Amino acid sequence: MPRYDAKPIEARWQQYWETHQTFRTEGPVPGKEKLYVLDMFPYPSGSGLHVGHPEGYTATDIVCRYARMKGKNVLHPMGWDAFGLPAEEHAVKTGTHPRITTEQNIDTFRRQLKMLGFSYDWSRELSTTDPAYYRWTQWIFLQIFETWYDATHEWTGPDGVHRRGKGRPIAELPIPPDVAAQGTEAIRRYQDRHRLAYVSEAPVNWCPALGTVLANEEIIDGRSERGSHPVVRLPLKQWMLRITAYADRLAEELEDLKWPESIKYMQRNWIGRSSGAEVDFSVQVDSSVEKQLKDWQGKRASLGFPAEPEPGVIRIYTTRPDTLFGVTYMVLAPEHPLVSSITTDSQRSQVEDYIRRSSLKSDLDRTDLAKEKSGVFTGGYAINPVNGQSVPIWIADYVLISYGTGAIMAVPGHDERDYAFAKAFDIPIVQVVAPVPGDKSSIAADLENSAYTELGIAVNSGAYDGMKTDEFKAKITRDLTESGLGREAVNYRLRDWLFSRQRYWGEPFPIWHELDDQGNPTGLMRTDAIDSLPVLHPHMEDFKPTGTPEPMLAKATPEWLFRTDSDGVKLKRETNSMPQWAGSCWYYLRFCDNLNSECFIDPEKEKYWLPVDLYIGGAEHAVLHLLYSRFWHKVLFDRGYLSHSEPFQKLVNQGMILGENGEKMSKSRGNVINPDDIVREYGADSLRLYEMFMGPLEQVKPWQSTGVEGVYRFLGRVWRLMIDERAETMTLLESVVDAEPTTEQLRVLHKTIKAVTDDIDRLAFNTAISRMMEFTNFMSGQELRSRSVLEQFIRLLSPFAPHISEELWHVLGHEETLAWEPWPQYDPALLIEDTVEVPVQINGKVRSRIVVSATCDAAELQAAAQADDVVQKNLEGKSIVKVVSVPGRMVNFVVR
RNA sequence: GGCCGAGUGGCGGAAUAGGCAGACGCACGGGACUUAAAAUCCCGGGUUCCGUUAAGGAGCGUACGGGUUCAAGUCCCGUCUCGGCUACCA
Repeated sequence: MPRYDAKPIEARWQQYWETHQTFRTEGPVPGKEKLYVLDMFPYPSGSGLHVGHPEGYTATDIVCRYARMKGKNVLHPMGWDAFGLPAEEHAVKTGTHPRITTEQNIDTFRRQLKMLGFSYDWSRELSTTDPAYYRWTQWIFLQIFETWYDATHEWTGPDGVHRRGKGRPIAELPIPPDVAAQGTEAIRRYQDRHRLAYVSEAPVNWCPALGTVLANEEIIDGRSERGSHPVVRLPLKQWMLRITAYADRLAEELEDLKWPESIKYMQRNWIGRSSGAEVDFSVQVDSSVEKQLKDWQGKRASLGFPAEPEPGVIRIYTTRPDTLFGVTYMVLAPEHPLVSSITTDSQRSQVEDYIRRSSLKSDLDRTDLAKEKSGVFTGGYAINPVNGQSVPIWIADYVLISYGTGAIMAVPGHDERDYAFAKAFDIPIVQVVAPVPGDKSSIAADLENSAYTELGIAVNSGAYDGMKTDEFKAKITRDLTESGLGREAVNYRLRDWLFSRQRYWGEPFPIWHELDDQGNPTGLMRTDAIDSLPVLHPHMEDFKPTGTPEPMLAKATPEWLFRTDSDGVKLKRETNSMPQWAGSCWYYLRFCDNLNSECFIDPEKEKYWLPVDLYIGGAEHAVLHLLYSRFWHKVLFDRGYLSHSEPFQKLVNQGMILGENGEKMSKSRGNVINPDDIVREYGADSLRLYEMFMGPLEQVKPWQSTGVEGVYRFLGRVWRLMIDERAETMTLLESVVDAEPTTEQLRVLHKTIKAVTDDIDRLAFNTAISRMMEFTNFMSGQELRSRSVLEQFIRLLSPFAPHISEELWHVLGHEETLAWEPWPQYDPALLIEDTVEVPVQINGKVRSRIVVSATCDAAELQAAAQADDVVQKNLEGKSIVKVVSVPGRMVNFVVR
């Protein structure tokens, strides 16, 4: 078989790696530098691998094989993110248990990945659906449950960084005396309100088609991210994780990570920190506005700003307290608790009607109405605390109950949304900010046509007139704080993470609810004992959704659902399950120590392997997986289980591979490329090489079938560089000799070593392959090929095309794998050429080229250029104004 | 609407520090080998014009219009197009 035939070669070497355990990684090796390179592990879908998977996987595999040859201790694992809806939907259709489907799919994925020759340490393989794995997912949940966030705690972590704010054990939560006085039950409820995992009853996104509630992050344009089904809002008791407690740290600690700026930017936006002030407005009770305001102000001056506003007071949040004098109305979210008490009898029916309509609206409807503002006047008025003006109170669904305080002061002169609303309902517009006089860059205020949202100086603002926006903000915030009417405040766009789902195929919660004598939940909870984990799924035959927000697990047998604790208290199991994100939040930790049954990760292994040095995956996980993981990581860090505060040092997003027609690959477009077909026809090495040769890793690029043939031909040329195709058996060509290489051969080799090494370091695999093609083209033209030169080249090729490289290495006379051979070093002295060709320009245009010694200086170069015939002809009759001579680069004569 | 990224031959792309634009590959054309084909090997190529169809030469070329510079795909200003993200967060 002397012709290059990928199939038997690839099968043979995959077998060799497996039987020799070539890529098995040993734990911490003191003194040996580690490299942890991670792929975003796949969801093993029924349709198998698509060509997008091997893109990132090949890139990491090249980095790993290269790093091993450079002597690093490399951790390169693979596993399965295998909980999730498709397996359960399949169970609904066919009755097959999701575990069976999942295992079949994993087998397919594993077979396909092994077929591509990736150097994973398969002994570290894990699946999120394995009870030995999700035992620890449940354990981590309990750690989060047993943690509260102390925002004022100052401390220095094991990383030596001083921080303010820490997740601490719930037992350390200070209990206020009045709560303590009410006894243990009150204390337990108080603690429950402060845990990082808590139950809340709030409007949530219920997706009837998927039979589950969804997190905000899983909703796009009012529809489910998966399947694009409609979503409605329902008030339901749900588990929430207090990610907002970590909002500041999640935003700030992005800074030093080597991530794409766009991803950092998206995370910061998602967190959406804004700072401003909370201000209280008293609702007007009768016509004696002045007296009411004075009394209330007097009370506030002595008592200060209360934690919760007293009845009849509306608390608002604003980023522009400097526009307080421009308030002409206020808006409450339709769900705001004060709405019904403020509404006058004459407005009540209209208000109630509006509330009903907006509660039925899905988020999609609300978005559609973005262009046209809707709202209803409540009939009530509030008193502006800074100028005593009476302002009407409206309700409108452009104010969200879930952000800030659910109420705003409306300043139509200086806020676009308020402006649109005021125009629609004929509400007065007052200007309180003017452009800075004499500042040419500032835009003129034109309140006839639009709101003026720029910064400027204050007008119509009483004693504050003439102040710059920034000073004004600081000053009035101070003044409001002193008079007990307001305070500085920070808000986040980020909401707490809705953590429960109603599906079967997810991790059960290790939580029990206490029941009273009638069998009703008391609201108090107990946890499963750590040593009793994991909580396994109940056996079920019927996977049809309940059709209601009642979770699937509620259909389990009573044996699973109920028990009586040792103190006689009856308990019912939590029947929600965890979202798919749970398992993927910490899998990178488990890879370091996947068989440990004592703890989720051995601290020594964590210290050695973490953080992940290189993490490659799709950009679609910019704000979901990557934010959730960082959050869990920080909680575990605060609780002392981890020694690094960030999980992923360097992140790279591979670009999507499009179909041959330049469109996104999809079954419906009929442009899907199946990796199995490519491997069958050309082999895994060609697929790997082509995916890397297509273009820069991070770029979106279309598939070209003929391109695969191109790299396949290249491998054929490499093969023929040393193998005699006409021989019956594997025989080296006679031109492969043990002789000394020529200086030119040496120079080309060492240039190639340098280029390929540098290119791998910056993940520029496409140009690395180009350089190896150039080497091959050159060597093909050489009659005698030095064995040592070829051997060094094969090492360069091996991370990209490992199978053919092993085979050629073997034919060159080596018994062992080349996976551990040292990476070639280049000799800078050999890179230097004796002569160089240098272009000569006249007035910036290339007129000639001269060949000079590589070491000649600027003056010698100029002299050589001037001696050139063509140059002389061009210089004839002209006067030289200037000469630019850059040694080794070019000469330019500026003439007139 | 806002923010980010990108526009280079017929196609994918290269040019790391402002210094020969188009490396490498695909597709295409020509040739060699062959009875023939496949495979392989060699050669060619941005574009317009001048030159007898040749050798050779001149001009124009990195989305478009300006600018800086001896020199711009690369830096600056403006415009257009495409892609991604985001969209009532007060």
